[in-house]
Amino acid sequence: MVLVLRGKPKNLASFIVSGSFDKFKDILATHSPILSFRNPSSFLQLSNGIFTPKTISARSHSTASSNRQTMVKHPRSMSEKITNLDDALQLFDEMTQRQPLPSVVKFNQSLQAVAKMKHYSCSIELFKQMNVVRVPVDAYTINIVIKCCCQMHHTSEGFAVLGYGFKRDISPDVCTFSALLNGLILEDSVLKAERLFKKLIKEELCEPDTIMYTTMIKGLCKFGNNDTAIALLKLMDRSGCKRNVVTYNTIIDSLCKDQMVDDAFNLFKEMVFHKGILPDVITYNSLIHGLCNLCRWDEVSKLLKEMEDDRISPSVNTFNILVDALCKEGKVEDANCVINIMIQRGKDS
DNA sequence: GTAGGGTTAG
Repeated sequence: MVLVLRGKPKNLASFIVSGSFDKFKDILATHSPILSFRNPSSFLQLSNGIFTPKTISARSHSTASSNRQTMVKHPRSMSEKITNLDDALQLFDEMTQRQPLPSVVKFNQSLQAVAKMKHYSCSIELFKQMNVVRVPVDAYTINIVIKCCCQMHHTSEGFAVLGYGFKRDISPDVCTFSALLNGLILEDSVLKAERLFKKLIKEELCEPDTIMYTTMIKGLCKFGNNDTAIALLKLMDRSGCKRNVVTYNTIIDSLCKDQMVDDAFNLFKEMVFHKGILPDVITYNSLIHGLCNLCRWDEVSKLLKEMEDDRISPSVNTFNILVDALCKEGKVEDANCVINIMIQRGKDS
């Protein structure tokens, strides 16, 4: 991977104003084929069309909420968690009817609450409703909606939302691009993700951070490209970007799956002894799984002991890995012992 | 006063 080290990030809004918006055109043209940049006005019309809301209101999403007689108690602050979809929708409906309208932050929190419940299409509907009542959306809104599109494997629509943002002078940032990269990876378009990532760095369109690097590493590992993933890990260092346990776990797991357990252990040691990053149960599970696949039982026992010393409790995944591996080896009695330990631990906790 | 990644088992 040929990558240019990061430089001073530029203000993306200034690109648009100064005509450097051209730089983004090909990003959109590549990833959002429904838009045409030969005719900018067609782009604007299309982006309007895409985000024209359906006639349904937030309230009509749920008969349960419309039948409800009692009003939802208003959270005094949005920090009070909304964990129920009906409540979230009803609150949103009520917000749209207030005069003056609540701040965009309140609306964003509403969208986010719905997205967190994984009701992505519903969250997108609320965004359309925000447009109807003319809430001035911001970068947070855009990023939530892009994430929703991407999680639904509709990444090209995510890019269309990016275009919608440009139209309103809302600049994309590292969160926007991370969500889009993740969308491409979810759809197995890792090459597209790689191209976009390189472009972002080369043209200094945003400064990658831990999340963005980890996302790219995940994509590379997904397609067995461990070498490039490790190269990216090194680039993180050179760029002054901190790695975390998730970054390491992603590569360690990939190496273990490819039976490169010794390489995985080298990374493990680097993580713990050079970077001072503590492993977690996921790190151990990946390593144990890798060792089990190679029937390196002594080392499995050693790792389990190490976990105990580190006060990291085995998870149900740990037990599943062990039971599965022992059964495959015909060690049914041992598997039974492991199950009994698991049951006993369940009783103790 | 909000947003992006979240890795592991069967």
